[in-house]
Amino acid sequence: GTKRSMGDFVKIAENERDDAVEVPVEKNGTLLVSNVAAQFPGACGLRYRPLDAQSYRGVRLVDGVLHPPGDGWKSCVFFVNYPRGWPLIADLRSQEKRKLEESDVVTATKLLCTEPRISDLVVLGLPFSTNEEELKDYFGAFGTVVLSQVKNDPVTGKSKGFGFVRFADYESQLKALSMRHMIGGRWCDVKLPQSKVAQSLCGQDVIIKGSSVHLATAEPKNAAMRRQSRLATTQNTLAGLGAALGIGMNAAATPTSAGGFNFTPAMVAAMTQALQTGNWGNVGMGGGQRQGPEASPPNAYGRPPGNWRGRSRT
DNA sequence: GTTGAGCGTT
Repeated sequence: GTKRSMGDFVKIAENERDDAVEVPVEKNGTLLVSNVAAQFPGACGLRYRPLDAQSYRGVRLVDGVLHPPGDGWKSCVFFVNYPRGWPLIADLRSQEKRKLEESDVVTATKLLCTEPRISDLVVLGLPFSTNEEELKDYFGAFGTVVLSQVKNDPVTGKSKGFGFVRFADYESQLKALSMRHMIGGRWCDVKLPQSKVAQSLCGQDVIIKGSSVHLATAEPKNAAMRRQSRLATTQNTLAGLGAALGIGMNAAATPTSAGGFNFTPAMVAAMTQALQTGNWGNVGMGGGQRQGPEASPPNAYGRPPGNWRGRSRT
């Protein structure tokens, strides 16, 4: 018969109380998130409780592949991790199956891009005399600053008058984004970096309609591709969303794959515009058919107001 | 002020 090892399955449970489900392991000993998501729709990772540790420990996840801990998969039962924003995603999953439409792509894009997420913030208009310590001190009034950068001219070493900050928590970020700032006698603007809108979606494992998808930029094979990296990022993001939505319309157990889905030109246009501008106000609702009750409420997306939580829908 | 709209060597 077929030769099999003891590492063929991993015991996975929703939580400490529920029964475990055995999920198959790949031949190389890894575990695909898509296989976990087939049994636990929405799963984005695993954690476990090592014998020698008081806390949970996360399972290493690289490009949608879960790597076994040192003791192997048989050492204990693993527990499912779900992403932030899962309630909203669950809303999508509960929708009736129907033909994929432009509005689905737009909804998924909004879902990904508007999920509360800590990001570097660009600070424009800094006095040329402001250094990184002063920048950190100023924004420390809004919360813990974990990154402070002032960009300098590589030749002269002088400040270029802008920089970046990053907060430890999202609430501080919202506060800083909600106002203008007087720093060193100049009014400065704090914004989400536009240049990294599309990139911020990449390198993440996201769940759409019950399927796990890793959004990644293909490794540039030559200089020409490197110059086109921004376009490649957009196209790979589109491919990732397409795979997710396509699988969502068929069967949750289908292995995640980037192929086999075709966007309409309208979908590509909507996604591209959304990723480039970060402005959702006019995306997707112009020429497309308006959907019914599953369409998003006006306030759920777009630029979040200060008290927005992203989970307050009932 | 060599300088005031913008977007990051890591």
